[in-house]
Amino acid sequence: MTPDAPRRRAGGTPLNRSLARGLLILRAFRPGWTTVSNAELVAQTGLSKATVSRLAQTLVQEGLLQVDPHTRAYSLAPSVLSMAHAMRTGSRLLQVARPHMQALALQQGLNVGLAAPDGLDMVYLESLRHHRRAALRQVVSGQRIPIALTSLGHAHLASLDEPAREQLLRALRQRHSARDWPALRAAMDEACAHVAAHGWCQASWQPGVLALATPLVLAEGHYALNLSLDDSHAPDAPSRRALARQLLALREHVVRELATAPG
Amino acid sequence: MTPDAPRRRAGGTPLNRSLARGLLILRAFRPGWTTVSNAELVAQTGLSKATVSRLAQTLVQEGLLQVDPHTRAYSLAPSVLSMAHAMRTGSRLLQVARPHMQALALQQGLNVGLAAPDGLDMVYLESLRHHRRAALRQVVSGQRIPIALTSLGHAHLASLDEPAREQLLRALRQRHSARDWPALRAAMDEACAHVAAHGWCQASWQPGVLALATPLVLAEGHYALNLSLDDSHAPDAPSRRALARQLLALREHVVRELATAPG
DNA sequence: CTATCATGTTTCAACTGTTGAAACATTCTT
DNA sequence: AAGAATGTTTCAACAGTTGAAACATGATAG
Repeated sequence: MTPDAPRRRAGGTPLNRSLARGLLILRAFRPGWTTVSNAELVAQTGLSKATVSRLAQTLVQEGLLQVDPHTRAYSLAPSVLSMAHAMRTGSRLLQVARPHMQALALQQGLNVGLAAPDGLDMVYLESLRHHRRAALRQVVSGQRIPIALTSLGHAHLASLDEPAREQLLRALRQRHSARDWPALRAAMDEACAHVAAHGWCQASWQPGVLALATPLVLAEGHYALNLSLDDSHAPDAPSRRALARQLLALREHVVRELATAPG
Repeated sequence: MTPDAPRRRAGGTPLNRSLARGLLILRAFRPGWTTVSNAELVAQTGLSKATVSRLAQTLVQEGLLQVDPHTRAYSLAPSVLSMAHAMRTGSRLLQVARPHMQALALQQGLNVGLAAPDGLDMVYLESLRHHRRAALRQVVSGQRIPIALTSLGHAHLASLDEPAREQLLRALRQRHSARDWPALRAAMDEACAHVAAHGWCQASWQPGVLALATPLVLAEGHYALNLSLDDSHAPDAPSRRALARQLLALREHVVRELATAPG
């Protein structure tokens, strides 16, 4: 709505504009782009040419971006991997949840995932596959999937209170085509109702793959757990309910263990 | 040396102070720390209490940090995983190098790694292990290892020109204890000479593990490739030279493939 | 090979955002 | 309940940051 979006200071909360803008530039690097030029950064961020140039240079100096002196194209530097490693290593939730997820994945022969919201997407913290070989090939940690389309996203929506959910829905609305929106909205509403009633929801984003998800709300933030499998393995409602019980049990184990040893 | 370190503007290069400080805060989150308090951030960054508080709040608003409202402790948010994923996905070097590294690891039954410098450490971009099972358990991508102690670090040192190397050595010197320094310095000098003469060097950081490394210098930055194995497998000089040949061949393959399809 | 265009960097002055000290809340101790 | 410790907010002064325009630099075309 506002033509010059950058400066927003909702509720009197302090916000450092320069820092926010620098991060805006960092976030312009998305999967699919190998390198990004200054002009492309300008287009994506809406900042002025000069500002982008200076902030990007700062990011290079600080080791978060690389620049090919010949092409003058920027790319994310290895340093960001280091941060992600620190996050993974330091996350108590991951430490606690991983073994339980692992056990369920192997025991039941399905995929178990943990994700958190980031903008209009969910970001996988971890996804443990039952295929031993396929698991390691692709690292899914950090992968983004759309909130509007996935069970993880729907579960997250259901975990928000009314105003927050409305706000997120508005944002999602103008992301997706108006044509698809009614169906998407209906699916999300149904999922929220289902979570309210039973604690979990289901969706089938990728054809042939059934996914169940449940919200996991902690003090430090919102998360969601999911469980996915070839939908030929759970064709009827009763078997799906059985899977859902496993998922809810998983969540309980994680929540309980987090509570017992909070340090 | 300088008492108030934050503002440095070497060579007239523009630098955004606020952004640099925000990143300083981000970098204060290192493996081993699960959560960090405002006071700890102050201690580590040397910034004022008020500044840290404001910048950290900005980082929370932008989704890079989380804060537990009860503990008031900050932690890295899942969003950083997303950045790392984008980096891994977008890195042309990784795309090109990974299959070659993979092949060598499996064929020769050893570990093959790719790393880049970041401060006084090398950061692993990828490390492919020949143990199929062990590989997947721990994700090494993003792990930091000290430049002064490892073959990867030594190889990187050797790839720098005189002034840059001297500068890095000075920084390393005041990181490590004065007692160890002479031995470290000797090892590094020897490694640099060995790289100059033969293109590779060796070190044995972890006892019982022999590692060979070679620098890999590209337009966008410096890297190093390594190869490690139980040192009982290559006890004598000739077999080590044979391994080194494999390592140098790997580098050549990568460099060549990068050159052929630069887009 | 020069002229034109496109892209990125630097200059400059105006200005606004940012900064640290100190006062204020808030929570945990004793 | 008083005190200590930690984090947030206020405030005015300052300095860093900003966009427009001029300046490099390299690509493209003629």
